[in-house]
Amino acid sequence: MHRKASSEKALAEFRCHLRRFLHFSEGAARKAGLEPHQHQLLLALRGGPAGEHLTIGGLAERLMLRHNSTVELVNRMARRGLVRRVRHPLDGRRVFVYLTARGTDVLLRLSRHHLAELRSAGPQLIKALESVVTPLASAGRRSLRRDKVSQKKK
Amino acid sequence: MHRKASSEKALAEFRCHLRRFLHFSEGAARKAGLEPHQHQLLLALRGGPAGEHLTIGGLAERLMLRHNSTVELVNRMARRGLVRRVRHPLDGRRVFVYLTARGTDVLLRLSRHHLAELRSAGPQLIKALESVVTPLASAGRRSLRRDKVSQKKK
DNA sequence: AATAATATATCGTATTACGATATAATAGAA
DNA sequence: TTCTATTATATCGTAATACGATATATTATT
Repeated sequence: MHRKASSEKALAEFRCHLRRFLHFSEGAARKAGLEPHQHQLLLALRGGPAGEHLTIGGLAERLMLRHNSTVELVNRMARRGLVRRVRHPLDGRRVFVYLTARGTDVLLRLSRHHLAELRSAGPQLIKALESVVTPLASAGRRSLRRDKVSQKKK
Repeated sequence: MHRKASSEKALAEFRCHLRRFLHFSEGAARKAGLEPHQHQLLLALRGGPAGEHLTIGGLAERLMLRHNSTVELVNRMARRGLVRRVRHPLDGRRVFVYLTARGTDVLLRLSRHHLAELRSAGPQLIKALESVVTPLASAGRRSLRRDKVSQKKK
């Protein structure tokens, strides 16, 4: 069995913190009546530069989703009055998605919770991530890097 | 419509980076033949203190999953030879979950990719998170905090 | 011994992102 | 223009999975 490299622990720790945060975030979204991706979509809509108009495709790109998934996501959200579709006046293929007042309200409430959570849990997350990114190269510790000789030496 | 607070942008930016990383991670896991949660489980198993024995319940807690979901996850993973179940010798209710050699190998390969990715994309993520946690309190900027007077002033 | 508590397992379900495909609209070529 | 290609959005069926409710097995408590 391989021995543990310190970077493995750092990675595991980081993901553990990350899972906790994401779990919090999903729970918060659900409590607000949203599914997690809906929250992300609201955030993407409001987070961009002011006056930015986002289409379905643009949203898909930001959310790392397929176009069709985004269409369905927007369907559900429009049904709930969180966003509204507006056809592009010049290019009839495109559809802009805009926040409604209700969507904005829900998002702001969620953002407040997230800010509070991150201000409290964020520092740990940062530390954990720093440990991954900037490994304290204490000599003698095993590394995960392949190009070192350290591979398979049961 | 509410005006945008700078903290909203910071939050959105952070989540955007986060989504990118998670998307990378899920893709990497899938390429390795794992579903994302399987990857997390492997990580949890190997990331803890050496000699730590994790049960189904313990794993559920770390992964922020329900017990039954974890049971099913372990089922799938045991079927694929990534982990193995070992009944607790004293308390017959508990079941330990251990990494197999194969599980370890897959995880190590994944971890290498993740380390590389994080070393490259991590700093941005850290920066974004810092902007959320430590808002540069430039005067005049709107805040999301409730207790300020800034609420609803169309 | 009887009951409660704990830990794992099973089963049905609801949800959702995706692939494949279809429709609509614009751009480009003949 | 007219025909074709490209782009953008939408639809439909499916597979996957986490969950709730419930069951089973084992240990603790009385």
